[in-house]
Amino acid sequence: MSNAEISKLLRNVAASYATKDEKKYYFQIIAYQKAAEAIEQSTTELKDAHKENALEKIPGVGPTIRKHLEELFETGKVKHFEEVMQDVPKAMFPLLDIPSFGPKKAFKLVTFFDLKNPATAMNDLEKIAMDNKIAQLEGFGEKSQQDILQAISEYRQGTTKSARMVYPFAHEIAEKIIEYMKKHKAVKEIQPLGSLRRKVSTIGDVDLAVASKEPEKVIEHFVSYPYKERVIERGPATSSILISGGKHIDLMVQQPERFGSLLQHFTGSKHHNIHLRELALKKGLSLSEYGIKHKKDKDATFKSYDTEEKFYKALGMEWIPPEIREDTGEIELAQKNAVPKLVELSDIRGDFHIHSNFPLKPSHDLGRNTIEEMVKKALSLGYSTIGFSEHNPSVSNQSKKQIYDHIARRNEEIDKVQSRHKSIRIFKLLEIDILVGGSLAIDDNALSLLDGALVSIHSSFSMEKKAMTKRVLQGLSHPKAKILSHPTGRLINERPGYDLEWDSLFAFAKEHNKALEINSWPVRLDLPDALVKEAVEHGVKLIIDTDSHAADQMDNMQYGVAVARRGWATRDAILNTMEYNKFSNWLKE
DNA sequence: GCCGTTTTCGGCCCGACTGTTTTCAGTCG
Repeated sequence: MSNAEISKLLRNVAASYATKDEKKYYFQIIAYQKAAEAIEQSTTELKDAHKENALEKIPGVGPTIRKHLEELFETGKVKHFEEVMQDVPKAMFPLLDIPSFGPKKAFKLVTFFDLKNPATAMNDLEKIAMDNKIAQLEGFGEKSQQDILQAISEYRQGTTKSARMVYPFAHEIAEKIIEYMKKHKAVKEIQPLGSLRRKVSTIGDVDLAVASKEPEKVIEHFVSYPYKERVIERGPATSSILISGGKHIDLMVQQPERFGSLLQHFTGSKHHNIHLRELALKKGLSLSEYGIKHKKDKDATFKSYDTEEKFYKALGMEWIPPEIREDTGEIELAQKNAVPKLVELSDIRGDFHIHSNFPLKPSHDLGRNTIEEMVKKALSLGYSTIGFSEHNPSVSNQSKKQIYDHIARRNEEIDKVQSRHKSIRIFKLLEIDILVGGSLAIDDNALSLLDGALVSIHSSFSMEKKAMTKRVLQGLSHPKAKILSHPTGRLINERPGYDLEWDSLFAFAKEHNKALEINSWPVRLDLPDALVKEAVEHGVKLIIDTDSHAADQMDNMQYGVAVARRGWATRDAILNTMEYNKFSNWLKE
């Protein structure tokens, strides 16, 4: 059973409790929901955690749920769950996937209309709504009947899912609007909110916050944005516009003196804020977007905060970078003033995944710019090192000699460019395919021409987990292979990536001094942040590269740095913060 | 059912929004 399936099962248990006696089971419901969420977000497969007796490491899984899960893995079912769900109509469960459907609504509809078949429940309900029968039901009306039809239709189109953009794309949209908004003098400060500010890899809507004493002028300026399609909503302090591509931009304006609390609240994450409120409650305080007030004092006014630093300080902790506000331990550290200093873009000294247009007949795509053009771009970014890592020459229709000569000629070109640019040190690398059997695509003779190699999977993605792990480890075991490039192989919104036994890979990388890449390519962002965090915890070295195929793409480094920060990486964990000598020594280790 | 810098017992996040309601229930972020 997959994590997603287990998570859904626990949600169904929670929903079943909710239909019975919500008051009585209130805290069980919350507990099951929490466990379901934690399992959904877990990077380790639960069945593996079960084998390793590590189920209780998952937050929200205590002794009782752990026992239930063990029963699930051993017998395929859980007696207690079956009892809880026994007299709950099965047809309500699929309806819970529809946005705006909770247990109460689903139960009421399924019971009243006596829907029996889970497989057809959604279609059945749609027909009932179209027959105008729902509006008659107590607690429902004409409008809610229409809303149900719309929710079902939108769910089918999967709009909520496919509408998520990759972070770099959302970031670019936001930057343009922020630049435009800053032109108005009523805008004192403007910041992204929500997942955009936390730099999550995929973003739904672009949310922005403005500090201003003149909200109406700010809103007026916002709705006049030249690239808008239409204005969706325009209130005194909030507004929403649609831009081309169907993307929503939401803006909220707040007085400067309470901007800090607003920013904090709408940056989230939800779990981070819940944890903060729980802590505050123990001190008799209540938190919201308006600030902090005393719980007991009903008439107490909110104390507002102009900066987040002051808000966090009032709660007895240091400021926390938005990227790690996910309630994965950051609050506990902030209380001890021990939040790690995360790597920054300005720490980066070089980029080592660069494709030039040098014609070495590669197995995959060539870059668009010359070696020298890429070097000049690196210099403009203030880098002191750069590594060229075109794809290996194609092996299917070229002899070993031809392959060797291609690489040798590329190296000569690098030497020429190096002689013209003394302030940067250039490494001779390649990105080499790991073949199905685990061997590298080119032979040792050709590899001897290189300072080191990035290795990666570009074929046969659907291998079984164990075999894929063996393949990758074998590829990495060659002395020249130092970096595993885009380690999961995922393309966001396109394909999930292959399966690997991550603990084995982390242990191998740590022992043999290999690095995992954080690839900054917008649809890759690979390693993903959650795995970066695990790698960092295992003491594995990482390297942030852009995989640039053109000079301007080297600006994508910021996106890889964002992923690294979300994975709690400090400067020490990132190899390309090193100066030339140290990096050169690491390559030879 | 979970969990621990006021707790191994006694707590458990906050507010907005929507639609159906004359004071609230359900859902969401």
